[in-house]
Amino acid sequence: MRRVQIKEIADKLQVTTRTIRWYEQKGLITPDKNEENGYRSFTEKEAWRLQTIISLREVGMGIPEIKQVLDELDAGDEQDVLYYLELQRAVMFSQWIELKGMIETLDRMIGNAKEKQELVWEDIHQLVDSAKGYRDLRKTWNDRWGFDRQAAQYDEAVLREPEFNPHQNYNEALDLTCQLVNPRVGERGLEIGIGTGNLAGRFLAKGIEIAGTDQSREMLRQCHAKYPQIETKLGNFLAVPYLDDQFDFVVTSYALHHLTDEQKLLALEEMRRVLKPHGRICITDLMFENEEKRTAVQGEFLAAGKADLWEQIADEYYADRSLLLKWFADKGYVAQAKQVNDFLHILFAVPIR
DNA sequence: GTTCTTACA
DNA sequence: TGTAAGTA
Repeated sequence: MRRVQIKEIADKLQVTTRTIRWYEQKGLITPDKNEENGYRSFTEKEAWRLQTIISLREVGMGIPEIKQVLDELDAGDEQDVLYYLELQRAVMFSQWIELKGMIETLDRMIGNAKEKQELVWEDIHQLVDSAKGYRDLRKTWNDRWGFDRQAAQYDEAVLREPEFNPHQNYNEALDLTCQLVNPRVGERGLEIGIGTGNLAGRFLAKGIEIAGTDQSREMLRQCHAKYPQIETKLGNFLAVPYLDDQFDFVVTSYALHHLTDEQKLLALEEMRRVLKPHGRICITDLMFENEEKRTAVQGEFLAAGKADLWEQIADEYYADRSLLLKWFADKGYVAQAKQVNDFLHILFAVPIR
């Protein structure tokens, strides 16, 4: 086979020789070297590998991540490579959202300066502080619960009835959610935290187009196995992997309680972002009417000697329903709330036109 | 003229 | 990753 020197391959691939040596130093490639002069020589195979590296680099993937992908590729795991591409897409989406946030902050700084005819640094510092707060909130979410591991048994687990069953009235609630949204044929919806697709499947059955995101690859796999028609993307509440103004409705079930209260509000902002101007939101989740109710229920559990069960609840972030309703009211939505059982509520919100 | 390594930005 | 130095 024909071998070429570094300059030739660099020209062909439109990169510098420095770049190629750098990739070698990082362990991405291992070209043969001439015994006497140490010159590297490249085959077609290696050219192809380099092209792959350059492509992945082009979409913003870091060197260590590219190394992982190449390892998967060497092992013949095409499927896993697809996962990395989706993961990368989710990462780039987070960055895009961050950039949007920076631009918005800048716009506020500029607006403030114009309004006051001068730079008021106190205001600017305050703006930056709040912007930084939001950014930190987005970054801090991580999956403490291991949904990738749960995915395979999720559907059975939902139906089991332990002493405390957070999934009591599960099917009933999902039916009700679908009913409240009352989608028309031709509308397009999104479920955030789609999991294994139990809610989305109900929309699908009505002939409604619905997309879904989840942070767990395994959940998405389960979902795809059950409903191949549903388009899914890796992503999460704080960086919904879709452009603005895309959906007629956004739904989510049994998911929001994995975010802190502050993050929940950010998530609502994200829902609104991907929603068309008059899009509606439906949230079905474990929550309490308000903080008094939460305290009261805690008291009942402790009095009944069920401290361990309460721990289980406290490990997640059951919402304060009044907080969510307040957000909806502040943002110009008319929201109605239905309580399904002691812990389960459905919130349905439509913007005022 | 090309490549290589090393160091620095 | 670009650039530059000093070699082979």
